[in-house]
Amino acid sequence: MKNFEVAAIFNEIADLLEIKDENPFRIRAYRKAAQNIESLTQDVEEIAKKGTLKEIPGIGKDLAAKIEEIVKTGKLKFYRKLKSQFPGIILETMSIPSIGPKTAKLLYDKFKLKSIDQLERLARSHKICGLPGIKEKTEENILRGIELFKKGKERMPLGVALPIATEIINRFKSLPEIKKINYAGSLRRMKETIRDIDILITSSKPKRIMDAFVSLPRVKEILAHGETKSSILLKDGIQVDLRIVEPECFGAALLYFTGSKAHNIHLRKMANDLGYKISEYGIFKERTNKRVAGKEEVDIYKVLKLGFIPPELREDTGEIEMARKGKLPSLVKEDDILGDFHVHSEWSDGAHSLEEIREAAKKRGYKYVAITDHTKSLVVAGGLKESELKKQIKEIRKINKKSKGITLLAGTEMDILSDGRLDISDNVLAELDIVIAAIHTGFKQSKERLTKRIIGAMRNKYVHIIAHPTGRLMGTRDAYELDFEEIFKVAKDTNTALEINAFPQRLDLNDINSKRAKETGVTLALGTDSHTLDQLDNLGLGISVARRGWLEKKDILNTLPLQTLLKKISKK
DNA sequence: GCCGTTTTCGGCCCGACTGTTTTCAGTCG
Repeated sequence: MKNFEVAAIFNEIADLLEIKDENPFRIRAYRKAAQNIESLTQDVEEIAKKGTLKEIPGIGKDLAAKIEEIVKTGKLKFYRKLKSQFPGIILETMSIPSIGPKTAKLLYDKFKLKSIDQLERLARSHKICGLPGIKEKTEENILRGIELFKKGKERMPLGVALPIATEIINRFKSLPEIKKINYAGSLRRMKETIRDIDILITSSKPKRIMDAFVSLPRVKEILAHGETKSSILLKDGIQVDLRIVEPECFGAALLYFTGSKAHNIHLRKMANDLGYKISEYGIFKERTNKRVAGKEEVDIYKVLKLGFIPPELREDTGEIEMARKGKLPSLVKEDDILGDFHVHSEWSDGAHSLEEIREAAKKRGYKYVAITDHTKSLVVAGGLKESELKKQIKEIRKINKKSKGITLLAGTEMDILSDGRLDISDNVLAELDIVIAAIHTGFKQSKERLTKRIIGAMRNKYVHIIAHPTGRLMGTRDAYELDFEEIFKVAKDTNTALEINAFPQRLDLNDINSKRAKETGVTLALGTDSHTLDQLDNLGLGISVARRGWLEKKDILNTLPLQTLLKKISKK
C-alpha cells in the first residue's frame, strides 16, 4: 500500500464524515493526516514496520492503528463500514463545484441519484428548485458546476501554465497604472501541476486594468468581471483569476493566495499563540486589531520570528519549524547552474547540430553542455552504434579545440536493455566524458526486475547518471514502481547521480523523491532532455523541482565548475 | 482525532461570497 493510497482513504473518510455532519475538527484531523502522509519522504509501510507512525505529525494512537491495519491487511474495517452507509454517487456529487456535503446528501436523499447526468436532467427541468434552501439561483449554479465538472478537473502541467502566466504578466507589467504584479497559487509554489492561474496586482486604476484583463486576446469566456476580482477562461481551457489589492495589503494577499492552505493554517495558528491574527489584509495585534505588517511577505514572517520561506517550500512539511530554528536550506538558484547534462543532437533524434547546441548553451551562460544521444537499441530514435559514437566523440573534441568559453562534453544516453545489459561496451564508454543510462523499454516489468536493471547500470563504473529514473510521462504513462530505498543506497555507494529530468511531461525524479534522495546522501543532476534548442529553457522547471525537493547548490552536480566536475565523475 | 515548556481536557485559522434568509448556513480558497 503506497502513501498516496493511504492518503486517499483518509481523504475519503473525511468526505464521508462531512456528509455525516461529524465534528469538523475530527474531519480536519483526517485531512491533515492524509496530507502529511502524502508528503512523506519515506514509504508509510516502512514506517509502520519500524513502529514509528506516531512520529508523523497529525498521527496519534487511533490513526496509527488504522494505518497499521491498512498496511497489514490492505483494508480498513472502519472505512468499509462508513462507506457502506453512503453510495458512491454522493462523493461524486460532492466533487461538483458549488455542491458540498450538505447539498450532496440532500440531493441524494430526495432523488436517490444514480448519476451526474440524472442530476443534470433534474436541474434542467427545474426539479431541484424548491428543495429546502434552494431556489433558481442555486439551481443555475449547480448546472454551471456540472459543466465545470465535465470539462475536467484535470490539472495542467507546470510547463504549460508557466509560459501563459508569464506572458500575461509581461503584457501588464509595462503599464504605468500597475505598481506591483505577481502570480500566486500553486504556480508560484511551482507545483508540478496547476489548476488555475492566480495573478495579484496593485494599481491606481483598477477599472482600466480589469477591462484590459477581460479583453485579452485569448479569452474564450468571461466568468466574472468585478472591481477587485475578475476571472477569465482562456481558449485552451485555463482559468485565470486577477485580483487587485491595496498596496499595504499586497504582501499579506500574496502570502494568502500563494498558500499552501496547510502552510497558511500553520502560520495563523502560530500567530494566535503570539497574540496576532493573520488574514489576507495583514497581520494584526489581536487585542487592538492594529495592523503590524502586510505590505511585504517577509515582514509578516518577521513578526512571527521566522525567516522568509521560499514559496516552493510552503507545504507545511517542516519548513516552518526549520525557519523557526533558522535552519532553512539555501535553495539552489538558476545562477548556480553551470551546464546541462542531457541534450540530443541531430546525430540521433535531436533537431540541431553540435555547433548550434554549443552556441545556444553558451548564450545561456553555461560553461559546459553534454551531448547525450541515444544508443543503437533505440532504433526509433536513430540511436548510435559504437562506431558512430566514436566518430561523434572525435567531432566533439575537434569543436572544443577550436572554440573557447564553453565545453561540449562527449556523452550518451545509453539504453539499459530489457534484460539488464547495457547497450554500449565498456571500452567505448571509457572514452566518453559523461555517461547517462536510462530505461526506454520493458516498463511493464516487475518492481524487482526494474530495480535490478537500474542497480545493474549504477554498478557499472562508467555510468554517472541515471536519467528519468521512474519513466513517467504526465498524462500518458505512470511512473513504474521501484524499490527506492535500494536505489538510493546503491546510488550513494556507487557515487551515481540521479537525474531530475526537466522535460515538462517528465519532471522525473519528482519533488518528493528528490528530497528523499538528498536525505539519503544521493547527488542529483539536472538535464533538459532537449531535442530542440528552445527546450534548453526547460531547465528552470528542473530547478523548481529541485527547490521543492529542498535541494541546495551542493546537492547538484551541475553546479560544479568543469574541472571539479570531471575530477569527481572520473573517480567513480 | 490530535495535541500540550501555560493544558491529559478543551481547544483546534480566517474571511469572502452567495443565496437564502430576517440572522445565517453552505461553500470556497
